[in-house]
Amino acid sequence: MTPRRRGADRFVPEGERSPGRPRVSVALPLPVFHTFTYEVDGPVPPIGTRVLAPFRQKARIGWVVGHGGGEGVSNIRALLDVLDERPSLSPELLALCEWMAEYYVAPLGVVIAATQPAVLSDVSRDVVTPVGRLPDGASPRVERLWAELEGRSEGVRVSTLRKSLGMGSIWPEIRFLKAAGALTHEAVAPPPPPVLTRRMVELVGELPTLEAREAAFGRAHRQREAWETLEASGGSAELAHLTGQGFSRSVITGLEEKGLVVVADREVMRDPFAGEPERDAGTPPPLTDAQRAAVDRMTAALGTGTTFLLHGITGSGKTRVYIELLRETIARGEGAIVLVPEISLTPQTVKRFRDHFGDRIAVLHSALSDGERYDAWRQLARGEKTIAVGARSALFAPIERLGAIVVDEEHDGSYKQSEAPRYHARDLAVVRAGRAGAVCVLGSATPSLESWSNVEKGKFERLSLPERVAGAALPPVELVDLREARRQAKESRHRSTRGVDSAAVEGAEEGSTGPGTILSPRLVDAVRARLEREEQVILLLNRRGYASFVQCRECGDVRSCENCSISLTYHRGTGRVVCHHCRYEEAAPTRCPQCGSKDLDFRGLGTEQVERVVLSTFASARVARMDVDTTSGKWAHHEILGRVERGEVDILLGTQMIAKGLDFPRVTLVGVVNADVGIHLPDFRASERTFQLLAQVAGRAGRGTLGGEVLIQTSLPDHYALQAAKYHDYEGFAKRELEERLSPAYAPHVRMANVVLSSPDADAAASQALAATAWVDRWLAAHPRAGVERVGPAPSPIERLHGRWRWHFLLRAPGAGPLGALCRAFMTGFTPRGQDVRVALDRDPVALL
DNA sequence: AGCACGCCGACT
DNA sequence: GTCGGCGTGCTC
Repeated sequence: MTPRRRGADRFVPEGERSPGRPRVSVALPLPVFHTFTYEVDGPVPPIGTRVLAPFRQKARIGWVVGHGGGEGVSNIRALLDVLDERPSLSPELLALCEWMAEYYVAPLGVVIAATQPAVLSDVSRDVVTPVGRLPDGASPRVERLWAELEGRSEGVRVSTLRKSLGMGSIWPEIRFLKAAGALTHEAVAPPPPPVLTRRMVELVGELPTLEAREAAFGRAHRQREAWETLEASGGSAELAHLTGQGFSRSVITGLEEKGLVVVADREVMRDPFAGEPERDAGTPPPLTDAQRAAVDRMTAALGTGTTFLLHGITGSGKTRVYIELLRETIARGEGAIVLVPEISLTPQTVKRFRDHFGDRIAVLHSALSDGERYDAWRQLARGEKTIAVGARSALFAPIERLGAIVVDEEHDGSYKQSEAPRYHARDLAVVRAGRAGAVCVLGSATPSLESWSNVEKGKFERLSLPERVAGAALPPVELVDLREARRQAKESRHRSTRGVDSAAVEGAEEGSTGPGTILSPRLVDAVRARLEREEQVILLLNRRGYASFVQCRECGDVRSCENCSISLTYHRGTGRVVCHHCRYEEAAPTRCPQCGSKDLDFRGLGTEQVERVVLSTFASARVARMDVDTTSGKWAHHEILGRVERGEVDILLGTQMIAKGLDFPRVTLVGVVNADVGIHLPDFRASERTFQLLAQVAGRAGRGTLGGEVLIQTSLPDHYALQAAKYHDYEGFAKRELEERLSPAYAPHVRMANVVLSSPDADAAASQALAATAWVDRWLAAHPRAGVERVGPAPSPIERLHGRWRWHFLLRAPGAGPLGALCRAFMTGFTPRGQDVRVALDRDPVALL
């Protein structure tokens, strides 16, 4: 099939075809699955170079990804500018981007832009300036535009005009006014990256002897003093600093004219961590045998591209292993990347690495300004820093000689990017390391099942740290049966209200939840005991999640789909329960299908309700809250954690974010208010996530010499995820969960892709989901051997998000190849119809919500 | 993405 | 009749 192009047969004068001019193919950050060809005046920029390309009205930044090309394209334009002296994208990173573009089915330009500092990809801004008067024959739209423009002496951004007028595209009107001479239009190129410079005065000539100084300065004693000040401050000083000390500009100019100093703008690197005191790490404790063995094995594998799964229980000293590996990597003159989940990228973590590697570390934090981030990037690219520490996107750090990549807490869901390109940084770390011959270390106390099964398949090598350092033991975990607690509370309420903790009863009375079910007497007593002993408590308060399910209060059973083994979601409006994978539905039950009880919970507890009960039960305790809402500031949780560390907090109350990485020796009790919340989300990873969360939060207890204890409240004490958490049994959990995912088949046994269609219009989303699956079915009919299976379409578990209705369907296949082929064919071949319908494809999804 | 062109209903 | 809404296709 030959695509018909508008203008393909347009007449082009022979002289303008300039067949000899070299061409480059440029990837632009647009949602378009092909590159664009441009001609070049002057030297051909090498691959990886950032260029400014004319695109419609605008100038856009893109990257040269090939030479030549453009056959069959009639209107090839010339590049406006070459922006890099040397390519900003190395062949290694470009190849990685190309791999990503193909695997995750995303446009190459979008992929590249996502891997580069934001300041490097930008577009031109159009500015118009009124110069004449309103011409005759102006339409009402032109008049409205002119009313906004008239009388302004300076230019206005077209985008600003468009926003304030709210009348759609105004380009026809602008062109009309421009043709009539009423305004001028100018495209302002994207600003250059924000390099911060300071005006420095630097010594150049030498005046080694007193005689030489006399000869140079004579009676110019201010010049002499300025010169001596410079000499005393190491040969250079900021001009502003000198003038601030009373040396006038003419004194400096005098020195300049004598050739003794030069005044020049020097780049300054912004480093928000520069102020943090850097302390000597001192002599670290000796490595444990397991740590030693892991380090030895990894360093022996440097240069081989091996991937290790470092399975170390909480508190077993994984970070120490990373540090020893990095030390060895640096000793070999190679660089390294350390990925941590965004949430762990606190100053605590950063400090740990800075204490060991000082200025060799560049921290890439989301809280950095664009300029700070760009500076860190440049220092890595120049080799001034050799270790990049950061979240997800730090994987793309421009390190030339890469020796090692560490992915800490490799199971963490935040390594998956939720916008295009929807890459998984852990999986990409393995790819990048493999291609660069670098060692890749995936560390976790609760590895993802993907990584665990990759060990069993022989793709990764496992290293274990089975014990905590310094002989500390994992804390005992007790499951508190909420069904039992409820029964007891009911009985004692019959006898007397005073028998039970009054606040817990009070909080429970207003709901349909029954007394004692928010905070069991067991948990309340345990917290009280800690408060009396002046020890600290962490209480994990799970969010309700997005979907509501139907749970039996007697036996804890939750109705789930026969086909998909995920929880059915309760819809209040229709009174039905629905599977959000395959769209199976039935009437909401009136009694429990397991035990026959009529005591069913359709509502669950709100977070606020739970929180209120906690606060009123321990009214005299000093409580700190930590969740996304209370920690919005740049270093907000740094401040809260500082208070906990100084012992100014008795109870740290928070959501998921307090489960990871915290290390407070005085925390002797960790309480989980309700472990069931996450386990019934309509997602195949619900059990895995629950187990991980419980194991991680349990690891916060008993890290000091005081010992510790973990209490988990649940209505499902027999669930394997909870049993495994109780016995700290990761392997048992992994074995069972891998069996659960055999039938119906889920990752890691099969490769998966989730396709979401969304629209502001509910019907459009639904009908286009059906159209999309019809397209997929036609492809499957034409490729019967692909072995791809389709599940759905169905409304997404989160049916509406950011004002858009969402439907999804799932594709699964035994191998990545055929699935990838279908995904690419679908994304390039299927065109959604209807009102603002968007298609998003998510390969290797981390959640199907 | 974001613009232009085309087809439709609404209104000076 | 014209104006402007929205759906569809294209951008080197």
